Amino acid sequence: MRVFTTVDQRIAEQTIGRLSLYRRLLDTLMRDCVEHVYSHQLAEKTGFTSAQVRRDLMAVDTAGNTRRGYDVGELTRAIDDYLYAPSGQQVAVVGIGNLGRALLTFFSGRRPKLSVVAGFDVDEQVVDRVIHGCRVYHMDEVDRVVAEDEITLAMLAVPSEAAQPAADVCIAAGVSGILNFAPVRLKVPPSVYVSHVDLTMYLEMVAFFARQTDGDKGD
Amino acid sequence: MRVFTTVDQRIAEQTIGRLSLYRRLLDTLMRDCVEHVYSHQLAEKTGFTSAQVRRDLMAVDTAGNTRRGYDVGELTRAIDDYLYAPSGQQVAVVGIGNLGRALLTFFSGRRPKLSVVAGFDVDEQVVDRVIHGCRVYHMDEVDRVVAEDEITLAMLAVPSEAAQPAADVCIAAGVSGILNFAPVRLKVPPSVYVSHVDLTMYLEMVAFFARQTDGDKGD
DNA sequence: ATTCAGTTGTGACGCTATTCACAGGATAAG
DNA sequence: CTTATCCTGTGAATAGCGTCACAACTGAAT
Repeated sequence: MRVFTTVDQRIAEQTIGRLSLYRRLLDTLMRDCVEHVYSHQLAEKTGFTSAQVRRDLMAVDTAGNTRRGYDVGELTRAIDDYLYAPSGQQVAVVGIGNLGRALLTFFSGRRPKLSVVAGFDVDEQVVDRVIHGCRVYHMDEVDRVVAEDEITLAMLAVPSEAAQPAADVCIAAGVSGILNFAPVRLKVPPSVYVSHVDLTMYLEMVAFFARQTDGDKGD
Repeated sequence: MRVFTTVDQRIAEQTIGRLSLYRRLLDTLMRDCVEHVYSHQLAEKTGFTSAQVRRDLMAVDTAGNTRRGYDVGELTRAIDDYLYAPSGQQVAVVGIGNLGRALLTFFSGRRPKLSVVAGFDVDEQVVDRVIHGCRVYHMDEVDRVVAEDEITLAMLAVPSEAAQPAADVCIAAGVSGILNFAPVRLKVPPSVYVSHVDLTMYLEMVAFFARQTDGDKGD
């Protein structure tokens, strides 16, 4: 039905986020051997509206059938093509404390196009160990390993005060995307994309809104 | 300067998030013994605009001085009053794997008004141990411990398939806010506020936008 | 072949969040 | 006291995102 996909003008971050969610859902549909899916079904399972789903899917090169909805296999391919680099992207975890380990565990083999291939730390106790199938290197080796393994993304799970220096080292080595878990705002050049996962902020938001829906005690 | 703070009409989630960030910033200003701060300074340090900062602060009961800006101590108090329950809120971490441990470590003593007071798991290896000053109980005890310790918030760091049952147990015990780290959408009654921290989604977003700012190779 | 039910793709619209821009106000200097 | 400066608080304008609603379409049933 779609004729041609034109140059994607400024896609909204929200749309990319939702596409990622649809993509995950499609995996479970595939596993259940579902062949077609309607926008309202995706909507129901994700909590968005069907119009929202269709609007989001306009960004990817797909064509729903007006009678059967979307072909699960084809939609999967379309989102993959849109969302992922053809050859995949390599990721490093910087800071192998509890959080770093959790990230290694969590992402191990989760998305084939995004593989966590290295960990970095300064603590001699973890350097050179293999954690969850992932070799941990000393921070001194960021430059070499990032180049050799063609790492383009880094997840920062280091203490606040170490975050900016760690980011600088990663960027100098060629990393162009950072997922920062440290509670500080990073200064980076405009060619680097940073997303900040602020756990304290999330918890405080939940605390606030939980009180609102609650018995509304106090203020 | 402000005359009176009226009943807060539907505050935006974004505003609460930013207030939390301002609040954290104020801590560092206090430590550095800074007495006053302008909206444009807060803006600079957080990456928002000064108008945004002032607009956000309209929600809290404060009054900036047109010449000296905001009094750091007073602004801190005002945000605290607005954001936190007077008596604080207690938090539990459900699922004491790597991520759960990371959360225990991370939040230990970070915010006085939000104290993580219990962990829950089903694994006998961790049950009854004390991790980072926090006692870990068996999931069977959620009901009792939540009631006794007046826990109102839960952070779910369990595997996907365990997330919904765990949420149900917590809600039945009286929890009204959930921060969910499992990659599934939780079904909860409207009286419960859920926020979803989707690590896969965040990483995929960074991967996508890093490629955009990058050499723009492929599509 | 025709009708019918139910879906997609999308222009138009509406709502909400953010930014603009300025009146009003505080302080310091003269 | 007066002026100059530079801030806050906020109404109005703007922008960005999501929703509505409907024409176009598909396939099944008759």
